[in-house]
Amino acid sequence: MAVKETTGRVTKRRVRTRANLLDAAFAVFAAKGFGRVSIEEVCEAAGYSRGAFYSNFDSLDELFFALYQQRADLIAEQVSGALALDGPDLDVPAAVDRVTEVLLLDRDWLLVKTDFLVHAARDPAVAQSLLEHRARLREAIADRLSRARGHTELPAVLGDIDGAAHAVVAAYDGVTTQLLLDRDVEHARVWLGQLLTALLTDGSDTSASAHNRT
Amino acid sequence: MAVKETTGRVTKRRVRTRANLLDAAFAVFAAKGFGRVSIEEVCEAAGYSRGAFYSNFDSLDELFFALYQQRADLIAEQVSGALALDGPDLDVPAAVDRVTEVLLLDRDWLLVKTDFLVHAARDPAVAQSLLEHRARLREAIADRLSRARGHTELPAVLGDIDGAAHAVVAAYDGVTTQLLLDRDVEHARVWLGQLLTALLTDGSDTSASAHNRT
DNA sequence: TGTATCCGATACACGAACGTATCCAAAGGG
DNA sequence: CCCTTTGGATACGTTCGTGTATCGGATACA
Repeated sequence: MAVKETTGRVTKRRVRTRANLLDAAFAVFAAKGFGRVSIEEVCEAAGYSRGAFYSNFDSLDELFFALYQQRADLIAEQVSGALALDGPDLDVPAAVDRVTEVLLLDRDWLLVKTDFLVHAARDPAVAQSLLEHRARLREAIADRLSRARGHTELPAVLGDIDGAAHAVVAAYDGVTTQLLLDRDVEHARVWLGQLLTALLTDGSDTSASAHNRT
Repeated sequence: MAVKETTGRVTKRRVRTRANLLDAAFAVFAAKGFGRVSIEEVCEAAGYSRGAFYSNFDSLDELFFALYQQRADLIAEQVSGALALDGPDLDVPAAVDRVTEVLLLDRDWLLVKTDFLVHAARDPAVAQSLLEHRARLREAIADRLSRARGHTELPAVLGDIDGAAHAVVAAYDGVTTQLLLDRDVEHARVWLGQLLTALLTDGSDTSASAHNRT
């Protein structure tokens, strides 16, 4: 087993190497894709032998899962932070800017994230955990949106606030896909801004995203 | 070389086995993911030996590329067909229904398509060809949208018609992502309808998608 | 500081997949 | 119908990654 189940002494060395392995794995996965990476490659990148790996994980899948959770939690935290930054009233375009900053910044993360999506799509258990992560994100968004009432009225087509949050995530996913291909971060950011304002406003508020252009 | 460059005699047997290999590869890729599939598995699934493979392709990558192009062209054709079905005037929700029917129907295709996306994201040459395919799709959509003027006014936030086509593709990608995880085709279809009408109408035309709600 | 425990390195045996070289059968042209 | 050409099968040798078993140095705790 990879981790002592009885939790008998968690050595400092252990957490260090585990973290190193995870960091190295992130780099290698981003560069070559999960499907094309061997255990040995990860170990070599981290500067360990395969013995270290098997002492910390049972399989590449397990490592990948741990890696995703680590990073996803980090991202979720950052997004929540970015959303909570301003006061109780929501400035939609400002919040959008800050969030896109966090979400579209790191191409490596987008690559790994998409790898994980493809992985989860074929494994219901993994998919479950990904769905939960996405649900957490949506909650944070819905939470924020609910405090924006009065400023901008949501279009009725999307249904309730939760529907709007769903739409935000979908827009994000859609822009991500294009970004993975054309690698144009600036364009993606601007465009995601446009999409979100198009979705979150009723169309009369065209000035909302003005400063997003170019 | 996999295919005779001088095009000296294209045997019937050749095209047959090539097609069989492609079909088998599609099934295997969908089931296990491109990264986890070996040449031998494809051959076994197709009922051939590895010799047949190397006689037709140079590498798994080449086969994957050929496979994607084959299927993508087929899909593009179907979408164009679905869009051209009604008269010169566009009935947005009806067209949306028909297109989603084509686009969201086959989970296997979504899996392979996403695998290919992940693959292309790391190979600029492959990415180029995927971008071109997407551009072709967008053109077909923009073409259709341009004939709908007068019926529904597009929201200004998206910019021109091409921007709207971009948005449609993004929405499709976004919904696809969620669908890969929750496997709820019905919900995806309905929701894609909502998203598209939210994007393509200015928000006052809430009845447009009424028949889309379960 | 001694010592029991833990962690990671090394060595090994094994299997899987690869790519090639060679051979036989099937197809197509005359 | 024969004979050339082509396509696919078989049988190698080789490389690469895996998982395990064992060993020695590091680490924590008294």
